Amino acid sequence: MEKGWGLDLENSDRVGFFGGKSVFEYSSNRISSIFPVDSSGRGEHPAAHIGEVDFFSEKKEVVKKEIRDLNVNTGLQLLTARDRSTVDDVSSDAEDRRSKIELGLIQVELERMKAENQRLKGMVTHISNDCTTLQMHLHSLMQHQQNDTQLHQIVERKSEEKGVVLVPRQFLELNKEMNDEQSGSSSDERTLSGNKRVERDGSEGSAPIKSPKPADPLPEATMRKARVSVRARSEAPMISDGCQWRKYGQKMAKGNPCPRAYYRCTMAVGCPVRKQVQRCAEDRTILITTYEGNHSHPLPPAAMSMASTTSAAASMLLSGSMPSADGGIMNPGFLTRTMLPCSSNMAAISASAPFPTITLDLTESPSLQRPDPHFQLPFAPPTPPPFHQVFGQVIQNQSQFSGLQMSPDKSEPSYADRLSAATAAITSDPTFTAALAAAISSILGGSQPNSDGDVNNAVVNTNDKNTQ
DNA sequence: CGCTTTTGACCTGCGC
DNA sequence: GCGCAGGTCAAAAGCG
Repeated sequence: MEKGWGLDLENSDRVGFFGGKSVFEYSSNRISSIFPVDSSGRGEHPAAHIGEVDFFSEKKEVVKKEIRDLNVNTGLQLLTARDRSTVDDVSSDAEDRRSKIELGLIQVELERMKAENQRLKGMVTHISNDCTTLQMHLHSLMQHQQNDTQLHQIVERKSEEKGVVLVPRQFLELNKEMNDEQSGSSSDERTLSGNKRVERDGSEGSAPIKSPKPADPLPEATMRKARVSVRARSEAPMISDGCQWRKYGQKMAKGNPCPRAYYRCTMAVGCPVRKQVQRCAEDRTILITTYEGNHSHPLPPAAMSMASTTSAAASMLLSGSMPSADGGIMNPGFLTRTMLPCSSNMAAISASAPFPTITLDLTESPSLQRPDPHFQLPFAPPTPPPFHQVFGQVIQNQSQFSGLQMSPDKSEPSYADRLSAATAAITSDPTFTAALAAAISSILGGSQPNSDGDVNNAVVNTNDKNTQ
């Protein structure tokens, strides 16, 4: 697939992304028809499918006949001059009447178009809802699959290495985290310091994560959480990522005059996701946001991309870095070059940081532009783009290359990783959202406020419901 | 009144 | 052991 996991609405639908549901076929700026695609790929008229009747067609014929009657010409020229003036009046009246009728006709047409617009809007909403449901289902499946696959891999590797453990503790923790989230256990106390606190309190079971059993061969130093750090230019105090956050602390960090703020996700009680927000010391227009953890609750569409991509990035980071005591199989440089060949300075993986952290530098917008010539990111400084769009694109690039270029004999990304990355790509793919936005714009007859034709902005306005 | 933000205190890990 | 820095808590203050 040349565009990676990108979905092209015109083509991809035929391979069954929507199954047997209705899809849009659009050309240039207008939707020419909406045909439900059956299993053979052929369509039928929507009216036949939906049972809709065109109530205006008969009325239109009547009006047209009326207009034809008005134009009867005997050709006899039997009028006097006076009569002619009268006839002129009559003709003028007829003209007025005809205009009125034409006006009525236009109004009727307008009403018909409005009704059709309503119907199409309903269909778009329906499809959009289906898409959202699909995304959430996929995300859920992905997490299940990831758990199974990672556990399986860990067991496999352990047996293969015959005691030489190469699986980083991060893997286990990530896995445990996911399991905990799915089992619905309270996860508020599972973050780094939370673990410490749990250990201190001794209130969560007999085996806190931080306390290795005596026989545990895993190195303590690797038991850390992955973090995804994002650098983006923004005047706003926080970047928009679709989630709701509550500030729980603020600290002055060493070497930076700007305070660091600590937020936790408040979309669900006990959601373990936290983030730190801090301005860059060198350039205070740059906002550095660091995410940690996975959401333990359903997410709105706007946040799905971010959550999926964060999870994918963390997962890829943990599975790809595979740190070992003697330097690891893949060094950060390799990862960076491999995963993000489009911009060597856009992402960096920190091995020396207290936590394995992948940093995405989104401050250089040109590097974010897709190779695809007709794609362009919709934002212009200083207003930052919605985070999930940009981040999704970045991770999409990562997923493509991590899937294609990692050599099979060296830390091949697991199926779970690829699935996770694919999910991220699908949920964040601007091609799909752009096509959807184009369809909506077409249906609404270009009445969107987005007059410059930038469909991505329409998506932004539609999806970006961040409440911050 | 309930929720959010602020802010000082506290805890832990780490380096010396 | 001590000091420092990062991270979190929780009471107080602010706000709608």
